[in-house]
Amino acid sequence: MINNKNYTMKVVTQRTGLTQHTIRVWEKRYGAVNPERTSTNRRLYSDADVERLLLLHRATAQGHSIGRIAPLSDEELKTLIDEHSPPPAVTQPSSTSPHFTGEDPIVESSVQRCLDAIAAMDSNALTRELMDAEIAMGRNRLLVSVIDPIMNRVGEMWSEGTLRVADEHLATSVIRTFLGTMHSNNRAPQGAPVLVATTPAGQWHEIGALLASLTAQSAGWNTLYMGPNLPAEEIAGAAIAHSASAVALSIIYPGDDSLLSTELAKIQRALPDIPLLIGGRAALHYKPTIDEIGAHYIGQLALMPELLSKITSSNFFYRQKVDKA
Amino acid sequence: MINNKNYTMKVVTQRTGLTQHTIRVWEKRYGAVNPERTSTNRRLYSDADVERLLLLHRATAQGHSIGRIAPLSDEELKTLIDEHSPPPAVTQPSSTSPHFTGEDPIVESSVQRCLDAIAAMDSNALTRELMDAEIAMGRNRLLVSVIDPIMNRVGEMWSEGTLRVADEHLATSVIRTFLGTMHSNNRAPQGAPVLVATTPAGQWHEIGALLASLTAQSAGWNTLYMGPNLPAEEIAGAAIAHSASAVALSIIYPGDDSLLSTELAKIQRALPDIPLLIGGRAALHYKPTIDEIGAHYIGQLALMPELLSKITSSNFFYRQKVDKA
DNA sequence: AAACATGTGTCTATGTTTTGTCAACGTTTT
DNA sequence: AAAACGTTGACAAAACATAGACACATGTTT
Repeated sequence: MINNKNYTMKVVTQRTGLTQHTIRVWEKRYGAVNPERTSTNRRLYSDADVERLLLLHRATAQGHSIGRIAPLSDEELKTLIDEHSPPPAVTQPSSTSPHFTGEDPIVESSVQRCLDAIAAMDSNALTRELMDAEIAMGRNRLLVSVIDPIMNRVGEMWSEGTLRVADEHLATSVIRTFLGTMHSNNRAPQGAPVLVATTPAGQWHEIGALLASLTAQSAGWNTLYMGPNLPAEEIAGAAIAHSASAVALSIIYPGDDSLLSTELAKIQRALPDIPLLIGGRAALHYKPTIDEIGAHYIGQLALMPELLSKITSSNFFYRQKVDKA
Repeated sequence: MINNKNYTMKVVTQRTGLTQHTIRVWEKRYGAVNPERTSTNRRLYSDADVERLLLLHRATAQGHSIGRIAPLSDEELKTLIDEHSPPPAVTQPSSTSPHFTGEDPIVESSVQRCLDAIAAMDSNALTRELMDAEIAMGRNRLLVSVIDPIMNRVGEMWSEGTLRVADEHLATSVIRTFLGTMHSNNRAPQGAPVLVATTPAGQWHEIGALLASLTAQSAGWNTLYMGPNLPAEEIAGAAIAHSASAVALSIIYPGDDSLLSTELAKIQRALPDIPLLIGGRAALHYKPTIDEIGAHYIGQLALMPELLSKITSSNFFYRQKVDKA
């Protein structure tokens, strides 16, 4: 921890999710942090400063007033945050472009720490890491650049045999909970287009469908996540009952091909006018079927927002706020 | 280390479920609490204040009038709440008086509202209802008297055909998320006995295992929830790796009998010294196997704490704090 | 039955404090 | 020159406080 790197203002805003203004005013009014200065008066934040600002951000997001908690020590802040039982408040949507994936060191290290936590089977650490990441980089990037890659990596390691099955299960469970919590903060703008997200019969892995649902949510959609393993009739029924503008399905297991293909066809037949989005690790196996029934194949999560906005603009159901998000 | 934390109004409303207005009026009219004030007249609540307001909320939710109970001490409030509803029924359960646990009107109405939310496919309402119930009646009763019955009822209605499959899925998903969130606040006393909770291969329904894990947690155990559908070797491996004192399995589907029976036997063989607790709607189908391998059958969740305490007292692994909880 | 009293949660009106954001303007970095 | 950073002062929205009124359900008295 002797790493006393010095971060500039910009980096700190990215990592904490706070604005420049807020950071400065917290310093001025409450002495929240005391960054070094360069000879030309620029602020230089240490790792400890960044850590502290993150803690403060999380605590304020939980309802504590900055004036009261600013004098507390880091330790006190941590216990304060841990006591909080309701789900974490949603941070602002990340303003940065969603396509800027991969090379970001913050993302890299976050992914790595998550994988470490998984290998250590430390579910608390994994949860904490995810919460940190949410605040540090915002919801969209968390989904696209952290959780999606982690799940892929875990899948790979599982098939390589690098990871125990038990580890994979633990990780899946923790992430499932985390995504579910994010999902339940569904502040639905009424009149928004509706997406039904689920997994067809025989497919039990929920993460992909949850990711799709959350992605749609932050694109301004109103979503209905139905859990995994839903028969075709039920999917169609739910879509009709809620007058969905699209249905998203995740396929992870390349299981009994014929069965799943018929399920997909059945869904399409019951919902001839509703776009069907199909993604997930094993979706490629069914590409012929997908093309045949005229569904949309989603190769990676990052491509989904674009497709969603196409749907909303072609169908004139809804035409506001989508750009804002 | 005296806890001298100060909570602002907003935080207190979040933690107690009361509105600002109610809290103030209780203070003014009945002197329910006496918070400190800042120099600028803002209220500052201590942990004790929050605790007290929670007790008052629970008691009023049970029908007691605030004017009468406001002067009582915290201890008196606790006994008041407890006598209204003997927590986990430690006595003979179902056969004798099946209606004595069920007739609590608060519980009844809470369960009913949840079922209504499920029927309306309103996942937000369901989440809200569960959070309210947690505040109103506390964790244990929420698990035993609300969630467990709801899942049973949903199961019944599903097999009756009263409930659509989609409804059942939605409800399961929301409850899964809710339980997962409760679970992740795992403040583990180090040195506590460890329970591994999961579901054997082929069994995909998680709720039962989560309930078991949470029940063990509030009995002072340290738990490891592994997600569903775990092969016998993995269960055994995890139990050994974390030196578990017990393993809990939930069985919902009366699926392929022979397969599950061999899985159970395999687990027992790999863990000859570790008690195996088996519950869930379909566990009864496997009673012969359970008896044969010397596992413990858990007919209903309320019976689990007793069994857990037997385990901790016979194995001398651990002998503290269990009584406290 | 009607009128009254009481207990309780909620709401409105109005004033104060807290807090995030912004504009204006100068300096440093790119 | 454009972008990023700094300071200061001002502002608007949110949060909080008080006081009083109201709605609605009790139970009691006329």
